[in-house]
Amino acid sequence: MNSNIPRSRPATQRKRSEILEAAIDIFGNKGYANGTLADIAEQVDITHSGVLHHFGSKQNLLLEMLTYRDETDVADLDERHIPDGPELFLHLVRTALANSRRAGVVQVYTVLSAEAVTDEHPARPFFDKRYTTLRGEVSAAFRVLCEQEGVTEPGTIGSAAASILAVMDGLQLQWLLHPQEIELAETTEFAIRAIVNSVLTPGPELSEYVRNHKD
Amino acid sequence: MNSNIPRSRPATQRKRSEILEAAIDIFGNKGYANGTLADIAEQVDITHSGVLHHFGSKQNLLLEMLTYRDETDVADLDERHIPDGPELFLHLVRTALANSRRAGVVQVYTVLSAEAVTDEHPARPFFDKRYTTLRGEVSAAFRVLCEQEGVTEPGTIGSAAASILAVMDGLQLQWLLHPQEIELAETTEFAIRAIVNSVLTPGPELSEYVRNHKD
DNA sequence: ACTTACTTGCTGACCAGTAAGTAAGATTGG
DNA sequence: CCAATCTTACTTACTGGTCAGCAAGTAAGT
Repeated sequence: MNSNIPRSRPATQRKRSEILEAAIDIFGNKGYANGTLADIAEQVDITHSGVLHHFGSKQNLLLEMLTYRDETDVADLDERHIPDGPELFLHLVRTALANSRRAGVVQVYTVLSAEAVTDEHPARPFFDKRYTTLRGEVSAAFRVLCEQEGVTEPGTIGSAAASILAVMDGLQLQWLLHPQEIELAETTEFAIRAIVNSVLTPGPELSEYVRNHKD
Repeated sequence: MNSNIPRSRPATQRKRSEILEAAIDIFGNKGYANGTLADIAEQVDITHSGVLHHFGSKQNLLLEMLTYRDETDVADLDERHIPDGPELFLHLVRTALANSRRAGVVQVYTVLSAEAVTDEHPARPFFDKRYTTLRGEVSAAFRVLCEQEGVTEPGTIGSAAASILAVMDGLQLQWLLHPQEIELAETTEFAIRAIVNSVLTPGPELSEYVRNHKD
């Protein structure tokens, strides 16, 4: 998507990647609205105009950076795409573990996904699609799991899928604020396990515990 | 905390509130970095200098706005403070329901809490303290619940408390992006229920389900 | 009641700083 | 050579904040 232009010199691709990495750093540490092209340019020893030469506009740089991150993420993954079925849940826990070693990337997604809900934010379509896709994948994993465990699909699958993505995001936020108090992978595992088990075996309602209070 | 100065005219307090409400709207819709004093001033029909007259600086306006929101929130609450013990969990679900009727407030917290993790953001101490306090309160509720149910306190209470706050935040984000696809209160209830039950009755580990795959 | 003295709430002009983007030229690798 | 890369110099547009000043209100003295 990002290169129909004949990119003659090989050094150019390298420079573009450098700029994109710098953009991850800057947008992660300062946000999109507050991070500047000059900040990014400085990290790769060119001027802000040099950055504009490669990406045309700040907005376009942001968009290319987001897809770049996703692409290199998938490339890193143990060959090909995301596992489905119950292994997806373990994959998500492993992702959390990997994320706890790269605060920068976590911060970009955390900051930008929230910034994206603001008026006509350029990253909004990206996160829109991202969450829709992810919820679909997690829901599919739940359906496979339910069949495997001989459980007729409960109506809670949609909620569970959204909840799993939600805890992951929310824990990342708290972890960024208090890295020493939150153990990202461990807590993520706890939460996903709780939600998965709750789909298969709902357990008592919350109000039950309040009634018990009166015993 | 905000007024040791003799605020002589009563109209002044009203104007300050107006400005704070406008700040909620603007910072919610554009973020702190991107929202301007002029934006806020326009909503209350004064100039940006007028806003500075009342609050001194943009940063101070942000801080006063955050505490203002908390104060009026507590004031709305059915007399006095937050319930403890197992009722807290139901209170959190009711909060989610209330939030689903006021997207503006949800958006301020979502946008600003994420923006706060960036370099030396003025709202960072606020959210720092906020999460620490909330995790403490939820943990306390879990301890009460465990005693009530005759369960020896498991080591998962800390994770569970963080996870509950995390789902709530994460679901709000998804709800802001897709209001018609996410049912905020219902999904929050599902997730909290899952986590609470998991503290009392852990259930199988995630890896169990993968082993079953090979049967 | 009325002057005097002072405060409060605000405006309008302005400033220094900073942002993205543009235009035109220098440089250089292939 | 010549197109791709990048710089220099600039424009345009804002932004938060300062400042002087003013109208309206408050308080006190007389």
